[in-house]
Amino acid sequence: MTMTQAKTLTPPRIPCDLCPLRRREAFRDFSGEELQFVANFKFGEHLAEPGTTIIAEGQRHPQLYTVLAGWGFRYKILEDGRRQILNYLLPGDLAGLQGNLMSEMLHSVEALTRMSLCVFERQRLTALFRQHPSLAYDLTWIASREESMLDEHLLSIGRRTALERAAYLLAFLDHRAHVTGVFGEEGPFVLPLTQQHVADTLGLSLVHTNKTLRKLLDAGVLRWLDRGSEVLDPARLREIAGWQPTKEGRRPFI
Amino acid sequence: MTMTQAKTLTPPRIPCDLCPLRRREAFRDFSGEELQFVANFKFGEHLAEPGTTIIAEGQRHPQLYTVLAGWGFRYKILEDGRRQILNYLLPGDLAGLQGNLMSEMLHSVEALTRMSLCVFERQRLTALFRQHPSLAYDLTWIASREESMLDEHLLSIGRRTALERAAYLLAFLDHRAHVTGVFGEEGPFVLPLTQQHVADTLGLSLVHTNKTLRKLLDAGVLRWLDRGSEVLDPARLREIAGWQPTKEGRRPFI
DNA sequence: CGCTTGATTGATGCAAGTCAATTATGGTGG
DNA sequence: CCACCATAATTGACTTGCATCAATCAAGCG
Repeated sequence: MTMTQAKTLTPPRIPCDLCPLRRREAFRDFSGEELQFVANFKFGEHLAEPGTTIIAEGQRHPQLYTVLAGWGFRYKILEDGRRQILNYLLPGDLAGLQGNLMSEMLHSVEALTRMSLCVFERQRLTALFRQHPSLAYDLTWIASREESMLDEHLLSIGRRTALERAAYLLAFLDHRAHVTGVFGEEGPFVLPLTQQHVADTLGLSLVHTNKTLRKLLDAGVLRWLDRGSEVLDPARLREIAGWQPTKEGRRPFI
Repeated sequence: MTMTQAKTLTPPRIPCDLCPLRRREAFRDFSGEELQFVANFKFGEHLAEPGTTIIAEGQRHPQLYTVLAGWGFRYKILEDGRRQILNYLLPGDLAGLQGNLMSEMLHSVEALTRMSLCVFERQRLTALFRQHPSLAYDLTWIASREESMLDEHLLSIGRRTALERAAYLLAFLDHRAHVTGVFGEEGPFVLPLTQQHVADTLGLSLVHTNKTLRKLLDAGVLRWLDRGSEVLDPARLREIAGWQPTKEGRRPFI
């Protein structure tokens, strides 16, 4: 359990009007005014190496992040080290909001792959609410979307069998990656997880996770690579999971 | 699994300036301006009998609720009927936000006890964001608080043992009830759940839930009544759960 | 080339599910 | 008033899903 904290805050290099997210199908664009505000809101950029901690539970954390590229995850741990992964972070996702509204962070965030993040300052958050109701609305929308993902995870962990859970997780991540356009621009069609991550997401032991994934591999719906997996048959996977993605239009980001 | 939909929308009877929540220690008060807006925002009141559905998954639902009195819960079900309770609703809590931001509700809400709710109209939500940044901020804060509760539930279901989970749930609910002042004004110090509710929250079977609760009963930390329980030793319960409430100051509500 | 990380597999034990029956309680209609 | 039912809680017997323990194997790397 390494807790490397890479300090790689750099001034903004990518100006917001050239933000790579804006061009993607998945996201709605800003109005001119909004863009101007966000550009001003932006404080810097942060590069995180795989395995490094971006936000640590228990800390005061006066920054807000938007993922520009790469994969990360949020998690909590019990005192004896048992870890539960809560959700994954993909480009366009927000991190650290909870810690900006409450006094301290109640979960940690770690990079799964090399990530780049857009950094905002807490102070300016009230200005956002005062001056740009539309962005405030987006922020609430984003928080609400996170909530519905957590609802689905809870249903999954609480009530699905191990096989269904595994199928659900991979179908879910594969869908999110496709929708946000991660696969096209950033690399191969691979979910960059180890089986330990899968286990800690599903609430299963590593060994049993391995045996469960094997069933999916043997069924030919999945391929496992060194530290990641590739979904071969999304339809079958969703069928096993008993889960269908809810289609959404272009979504906001900050 | 009854799906009675009680239609008991009545015009506002309790004016907002006499709102019982405002007087409670747990909640922060409104400014004069805010109060005026909220009073205007309020559309009516809704009375829900125990066991009735307030919001159904899959529906478009253009209303927003704040719980004034009573207990409720949010849940999702799989096609074959397996049910997962996601969280509980107490006075001051918001319901239906997700369905107002997204196109349809992704979970259901049911009354646990007799409830009274304040009803708001979706249309006015944008006005709230435009005219009252402070209330918009509160809305985001509330959404974020729900998110951290779900994080804790996920950790619990995913990584705690059955006994720890049960202890956590009861400690959590007992704490929330105390903090929001439910016990003082609205009845005895009893959590109004059946063991089926506990089971569906913890992701356990009814039988195993019963046997797990028995251990807590035998240890004397808990008392079980006909359809509810009373926490006798909160400190011991938290110790078993390995959980401590995070203390928060007065919190907002809408 | 030895070390570390991640994946894999078999053996064994326990936690939790399922099946089934019983009790207690309150409500209801004859 | 009471037989009858429905709901909630309870308990024992049996089965199974998942955890734990313990090796092994493959690949990348200093």
